[in-house]
Amino acid sequence: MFKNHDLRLGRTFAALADPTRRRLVARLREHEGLSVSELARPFPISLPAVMKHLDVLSGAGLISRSKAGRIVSCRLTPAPMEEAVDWLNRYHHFWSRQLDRLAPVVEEEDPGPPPPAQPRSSSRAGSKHLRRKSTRRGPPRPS
Amino acid sequence: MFKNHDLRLGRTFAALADPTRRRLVARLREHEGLSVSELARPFPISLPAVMKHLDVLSGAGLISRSKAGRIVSCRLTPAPMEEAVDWLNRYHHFWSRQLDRLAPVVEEEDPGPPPPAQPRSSSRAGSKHLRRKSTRRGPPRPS
DNA sequence: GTAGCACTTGACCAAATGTTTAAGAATCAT
DNA sequence: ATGATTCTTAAACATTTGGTCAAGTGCTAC
Repeated sequence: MFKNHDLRLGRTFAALADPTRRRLVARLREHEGLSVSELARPFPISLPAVMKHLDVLSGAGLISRSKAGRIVSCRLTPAPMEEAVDWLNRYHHFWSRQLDRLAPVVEEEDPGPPPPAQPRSSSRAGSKHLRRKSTRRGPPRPS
Repeated sequence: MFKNHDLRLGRTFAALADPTRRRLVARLREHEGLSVSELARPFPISLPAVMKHLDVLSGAGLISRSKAGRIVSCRLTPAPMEEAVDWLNRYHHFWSRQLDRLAPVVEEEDPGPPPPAQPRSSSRAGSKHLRRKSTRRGPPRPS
């Protein structure tokens, strides 16, 4: 039953699709075991809103909550992220190849509607073959 | 302006949150340059529905469409996935460590305020999860 | 030109999402 | 007990999302 896996994957991506939730996760990475209200403090939204985000995150298996007295501490359970990375890595060879294709030639194009500015952003420092495993440069910025 | 990066990241995760869209991407991996209707054929939904999914995917920069005559071929542009993997890999050391913590001992039921947890211990490389990009450069204390 | 094929757009709809406010537990301190 | 603190639940609401059907736009072929 790999349908189940697909469901989990969907919930993981959906959970990480929201910026607030990503910031919650990032915050939880730096301060393990933070309580709900401490977690919520930097955010400009109400506590119930944060609560729902936490529900989504724990629904996706990305965090676990444990109650001690009246405070509830949260911690990361990043196993689902690993599955997400596994899924994404099936395309790894694909983006390597694409970079290969684009790198050597600056590509002058034919007359036609120029495709509107593909953001073509990060990561193409290298030229030919990908030194995949080294260095994402720049300080990791928890988004 | 890392706000922009965050936006792209959100769109990428959101795009991949839907099972139909994931299947579209997977299909596009195996058959590069498939036309819209060929892409849509295996799906039980209408063509306009598939169209909207393709809009979301290209809005996230995950595919590009190029029209030739009346048929439109799609191909992957998986660069955004790379950024997603980069984001997720910030948690990589985290899930390794979690395995470390769970392996030797079951949890404790300590009813006090758990001290801010400085264990920062061994990262056992026996874990199968170190597949790539094992270079975690120094302890990132970003912002 | 006329007909058909490939794709797109538009109007609409139901369900899910992200938020709020207000009110309800539980638990700790006095 | 009283009351504050911490978290949760409930109801309501606006927006977005995933889908439909119907009609429109271009290209290809006869």
